[in-house]
Amino acid sequence: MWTDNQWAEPGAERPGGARRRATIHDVARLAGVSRQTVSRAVNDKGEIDPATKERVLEAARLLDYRPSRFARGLVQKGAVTAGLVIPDLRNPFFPEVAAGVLEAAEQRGWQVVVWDSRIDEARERQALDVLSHQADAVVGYFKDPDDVLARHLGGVPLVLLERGPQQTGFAAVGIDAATGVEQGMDHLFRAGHRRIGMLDGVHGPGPRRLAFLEQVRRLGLPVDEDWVVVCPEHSVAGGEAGMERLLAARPEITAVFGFNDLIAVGAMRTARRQGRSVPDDLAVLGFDGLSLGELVEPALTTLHIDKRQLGRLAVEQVARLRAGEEPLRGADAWVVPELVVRSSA
Amino acid sequence: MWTDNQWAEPGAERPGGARRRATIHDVARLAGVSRQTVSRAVNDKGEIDPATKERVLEAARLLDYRPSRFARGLVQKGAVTAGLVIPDLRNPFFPEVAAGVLEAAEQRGWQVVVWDSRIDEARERQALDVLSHQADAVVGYFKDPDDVLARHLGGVPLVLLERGPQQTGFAAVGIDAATGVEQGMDHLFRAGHRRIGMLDGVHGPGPRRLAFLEQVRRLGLPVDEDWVVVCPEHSVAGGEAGMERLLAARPEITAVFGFNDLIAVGAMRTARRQGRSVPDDLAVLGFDGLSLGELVEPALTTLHIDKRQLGRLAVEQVARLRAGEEPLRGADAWVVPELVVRSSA
DNA sequence: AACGCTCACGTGAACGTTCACGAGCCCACA
DNA sequence: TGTGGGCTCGTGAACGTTCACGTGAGCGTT
Repeated sequence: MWTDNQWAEPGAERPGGARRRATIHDVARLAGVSRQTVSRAVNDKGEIDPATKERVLEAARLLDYRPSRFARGLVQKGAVTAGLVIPDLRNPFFPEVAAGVLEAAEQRGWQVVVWDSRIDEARERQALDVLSHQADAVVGYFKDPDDVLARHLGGVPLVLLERGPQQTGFAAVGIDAATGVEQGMDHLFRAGHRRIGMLDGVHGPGPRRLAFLEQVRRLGLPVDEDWVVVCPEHSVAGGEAGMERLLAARPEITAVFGFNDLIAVGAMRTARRQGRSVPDDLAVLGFDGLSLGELVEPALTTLHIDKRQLGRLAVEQVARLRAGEEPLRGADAWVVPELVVRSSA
Repeated sequence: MWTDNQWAEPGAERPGGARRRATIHDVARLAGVSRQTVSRAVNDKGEIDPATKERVLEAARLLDYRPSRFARGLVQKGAVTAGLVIPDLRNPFFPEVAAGVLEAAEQRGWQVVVWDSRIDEARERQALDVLSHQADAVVGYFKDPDDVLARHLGGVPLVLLERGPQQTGFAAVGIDAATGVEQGMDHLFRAGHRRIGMLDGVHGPGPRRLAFLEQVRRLGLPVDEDWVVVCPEHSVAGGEAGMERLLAARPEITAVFGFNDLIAVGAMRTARRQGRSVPDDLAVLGFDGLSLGELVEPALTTLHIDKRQLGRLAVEQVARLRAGEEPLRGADAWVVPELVVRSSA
């Protein structure tokens, strides 16, 4: 026997003005049936007379009844919620990755809680704190080292985006920067470029910078610290600023390799503003393959990444983790960039 | 007394290979304490001896214990999850709106489950079906009429994005298209344009088209059916295709108003491909204010919308609905576009 | 020695739903 | 007239946690 409603009438005003959420009991009582019958009506199951069903639904409507997703989830397992942590939704790269994650999740019947950490490590941790309580797994971009992540994770499976296996013990999916950069540098080299600069992203020397330096060495190009400039942010404005510094330090360069397409576009703008024509005076090579690269002038030559695939792979990793299988390691968890030659290089 | 574990050892392999998720009971037993003590250890509460806490945590680690978010949510209310349904994450407009939603939700301590309906009404309904079971409120873009939505909603509060009050009885936030289009058309008119075409979006005559026709009438411009062309999709490619048809039908136009920035950019590309220079032979006006408009050549003149604000407003509407207050109606729920004059018009 | 206080921990209940089972009813059929 | 079977509906239990208490040990104070 359920305890009697402490309010005079079902759905009556509380003293504070707020209502106590109606439960299945309240509906059952108002409709004069049992909980189970209410459940049947609400969930559209069989074994119920159409007339009673209508009566129950009317009662539910009257009380503004909505089933508790918690009570439901407690008894019928299977609902999976993944967390997705993205550094910056305004960078067109990440919505594409997110689209891949959402697509793959939808196919599996999972839901995805999305967090935009806005390039703030504290917010990354905060996201982890919340998601570790509310999600069954987390995938995302994180800058913290493994031990910090583990502390905020409380045992929830994690899949890291764009972290090499040597950088983390967690499951990860990433980009084969080395192969991509090699293609790009070969292209520049074959076009006759020998003095090539790089506009790097903000976090310390990552795979792209290392691959760049590796290629510079392989091709026997001049190499010095100030051929690589770190841009203040991963945006067009960041690329413009970085390019100004790079051209000031190394005016003799004939080509520049951008950390991503936004930075590369910024580089082109600065170059042209300073009177250098692209690609004749200066070739610009991007990395990402954003669709915006087709729209700028000249169209951006870039290393195209299948960003949706990256997202889908991440979900596959989550699935493996959940199944207790070994996550994909190495090449299977990498997306290989593809050189797309347009006009800028 | 809790029922005894049916498996030989806690955390032992199941016949099928899957493990039964360890519960707080299992941990309690292994650590030789009560549930409550486990709860205290796991949740970092006081009233526990550091030594026992460590022992409990070790047991939890051993069993790979993670608290059930359902059981937790059932007993401690307060966790709010909102659903966000977006038509197309690849259109840069929507990630911006989403960013606003996420930001506002984060401030309130809510989580957001995101769905990409990929411009498919069936998927919209599917999203509603799921979210009505799993979310406390839904905000998003939906094409279905009120009654269809209500059927898939099961009483969950809904906030519609970009639907005028005359189009729906649900709470909504939108864009003041009329004011925006008026600004834009005034700008074109003052620049001397008298033959102005429009590239509309795919769904039937919406506020933007109606406002365009209204302005055409107000300014006494020639008006005919084929001055408005419907683009096959809301993308650059869609704009290119639409512009081809528009120029074929009405080669005499001197300006074109695009449904959004992507379509406007497509229009520019087709115009230039056909030998018309922008803005001299043909002025192009966009709508949205995507940052990509600054990057194309010539830079796009557009009606800029504060997309984040749109998202924030939507969350505010949800909050009102949940509090039982009246949602914002009229001007307070509208975002007013602002004319940003660049080079294309 | 009696009292009170703090600390560390345990116990029953409650949260709101679904599941497995069972009961009653009505009708058809032998 | 009994029997079987489909409908329709109800009952106890279970899901895994936290909350509000309760308890007992240890210790200091009067």
